[in-house]
Amino acid sequence: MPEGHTLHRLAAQINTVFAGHPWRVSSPQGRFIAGAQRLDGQVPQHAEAWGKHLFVHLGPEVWQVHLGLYGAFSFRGDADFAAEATVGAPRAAVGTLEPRYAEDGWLIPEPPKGAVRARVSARHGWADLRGPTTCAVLDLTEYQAVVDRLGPDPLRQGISQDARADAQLRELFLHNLSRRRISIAAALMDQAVIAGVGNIYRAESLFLEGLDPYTPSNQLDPERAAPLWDRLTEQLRDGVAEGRIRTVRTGGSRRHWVYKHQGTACPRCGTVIKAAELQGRRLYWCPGCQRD
DNA sequence: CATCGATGTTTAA
DNA sequence: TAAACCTCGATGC
Repeated sequence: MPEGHTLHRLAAQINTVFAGHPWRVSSPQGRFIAGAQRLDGQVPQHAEAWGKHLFVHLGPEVWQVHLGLYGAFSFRGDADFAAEATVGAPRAAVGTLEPRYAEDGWLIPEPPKGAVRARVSARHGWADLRGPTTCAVLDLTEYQAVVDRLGPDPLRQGISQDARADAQLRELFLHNLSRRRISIAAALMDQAVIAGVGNIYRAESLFLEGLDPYTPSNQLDPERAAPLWDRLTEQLRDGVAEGRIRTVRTGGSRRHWVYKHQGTACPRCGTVIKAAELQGRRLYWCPGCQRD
């Protein structure tokens, strides 16, 4: 699930469902006990995503979550909660249940299943967090330090309603590329170059832009790099809207152009799609279409 | 029931 | 470059 689109979606969902009211926080699994105690009973004011990080602000404290490779939130609640929590596409799955309420009017949650690192509860429902790489309570200095290490996030365009600020993000991306000698494929996975891109968006954006993944980042013509930023922006926004990554948008059942399609013919030029290991991750590309 | 792999990152060597 | 970490579903025997 988790490239940048997942986290931005999650931030929106948490804002809708939890922001502005005191919540209850626990760690059924037991590995976030101290943090949960600090967050419990506080009012989550605002959730935001920055690349693949989720931050929930509660006054001077910030809850930081990074889902890593397979971390996930699951939401469950009564009909009110489901109606509220269904942000955007219907598949923002909110499980519903036969509701039972405590004397204080709060929904009685189901017992946690499996390893639930953190459970956050509102009156009408709750969210369970499993398998995150990071689940921590930060102060504002620590929060700033995390954010400072991240490159521009295409999904943070449009936040300030300032077209010049958005243009600066793209310029920063071009600047970051110009200063790396690694391949463009490696650069896209470096969260200091651009934040929020993962293995699927890397493969799919380079394919659609016809870029050879092994081109050195600092040799990529800005005339080619700027459309790459725009392509990633479009793809990430589609992912937020739809709740899943689907870069092939021509109706059929195929979801990706090259990701996990190694050994089959490229739908565009017929060349056999390749896969190779690059810095511990699998890289997928079409040697026929991606030549510059 | 055991093993493997996954849309990720950090640390050690 | 490799291993470690975190969890769960798919696959294989």
